[in-house]
Amino acid sequence: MKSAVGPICKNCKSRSQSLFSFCQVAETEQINSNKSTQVFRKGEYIFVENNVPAALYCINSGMVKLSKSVANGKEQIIRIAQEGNFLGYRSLILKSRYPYSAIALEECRICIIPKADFFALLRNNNDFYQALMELICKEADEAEAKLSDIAYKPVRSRIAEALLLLANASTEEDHAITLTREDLASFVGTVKETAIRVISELRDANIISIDKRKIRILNPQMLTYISNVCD
Amino acid sequence: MKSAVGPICKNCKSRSQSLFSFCQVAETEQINSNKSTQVFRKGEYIFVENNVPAALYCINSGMVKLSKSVANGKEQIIRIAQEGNFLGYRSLILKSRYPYSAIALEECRICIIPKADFFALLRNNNDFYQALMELICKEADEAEAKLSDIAYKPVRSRIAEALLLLANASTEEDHAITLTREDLASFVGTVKETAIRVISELRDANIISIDKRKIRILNPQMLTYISNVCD
DNA sequence: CGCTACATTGAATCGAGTCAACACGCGTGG
DNA sequence: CCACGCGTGTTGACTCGATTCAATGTAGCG
Repeated sequence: MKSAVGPICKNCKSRSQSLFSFCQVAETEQINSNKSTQVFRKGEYIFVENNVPAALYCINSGMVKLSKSVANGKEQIIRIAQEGNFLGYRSLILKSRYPYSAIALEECRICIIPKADFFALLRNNNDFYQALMELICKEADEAEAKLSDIAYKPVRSRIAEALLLLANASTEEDHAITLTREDLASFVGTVKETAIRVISELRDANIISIDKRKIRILNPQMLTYISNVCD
Repeated sequence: MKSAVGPICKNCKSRSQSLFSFCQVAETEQINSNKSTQVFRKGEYIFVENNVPAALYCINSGMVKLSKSVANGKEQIIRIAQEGNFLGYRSLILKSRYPYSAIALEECRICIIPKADFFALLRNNNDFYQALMELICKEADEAEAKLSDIAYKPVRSRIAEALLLLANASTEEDHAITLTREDLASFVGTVKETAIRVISELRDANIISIDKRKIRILNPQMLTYISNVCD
């Protein structure tokens, strides 16, 4: 990772997609003056599981995986975050350690906002507070939904669901998915080999295409169907 | 379910354990004057998945399971709530439908607080707001932790973990666990038969005892150990 | 007393993980 | 410019944990 000249919050292209859209210009100036910006290369850690948080992270560009390390050197990817998303606020609020690591999936530009500024914003801007509350509620809902998915849906369905989700969130042309097979597997709670087998099946059935490792969705209806089939 | 004379919030024995501990007496009076209280018998629904919430629920006594119905008429128990716990606040905040049902596991006395009073409290009491925010953060963390547990730990470990958790939260003498095998299975994401097999093994190994269906923990250290073994 | 809900056990089956071998493509350094 | 190595992707064979199906036992309650 290395320091970089950052964007100006006020004019940041991801501001409108982030919680900062609830901030006044004066507030963004305040945030802007204290933040720093760093570039992380693919694979670099933005923060590490079990560490004590000291700042709020805001993704200016790039994709980040949030993952817990579990038994046998495996990992569980909890969520994938992108441009405009915040990272680490829950641990700041709880004054607890990070429950997962944040790792760059590609070159990422990240703004680092001192926690004092984050707390000041929470204190002074009720709209921001409220929006953050709603965001966290959604995260809780999503985690619980994913919970029952993993518990009851077969891998095939979970992969189908993940592909739809990832394609939707993709910033590539054609909504291509660029995750490695390993990351895709960790995202749905399986192993690389199993993920590959399912992907190959879907390719053979012309539901997706694979070009230079990139996955593209050809038949979203069919994927939706598969994502709901639980035998 | 039937209406009942409710407790007085101000003097409620569960107030100190609930978020209402962040309320002023005047606020509890306000809440108290508009709430109603109902008794639900074992198996009765307090609210139903996908319905639109109209109120906040506060458990005065009894255990409640929060569960999603999944494929093949199975269910996934997300959480078990008890005396002093609130239900349904996330859906109120998000103005969304309930992502799961709340079902009484035993006779429950539940106070029903109009959503207007809940929102008023949120608006006027920052300590309450903050405490609720922290609670929701914890729920999100727990859901994510459970997620990776289900994805990577074998059933045996998950049952061991659940038994420790449930015994700890138990209000029975001796911290006995009274859940049915089926509910225990749904809680850890497996089926009744598998849960029974694991429980029988643990009994044979003298790690737990079973008396009239009630489970008691004999060797918590061993259970803790088992809960962390992932082969 | 008998019904009904819950608990238990066995046998068969299957989805998914593990292990192992191999293919592909990209970048570096000789 | 090519060879080598490493990260990633792919495929097959085997194994095993867990689900399913089926039968039977047990306890509580009207």
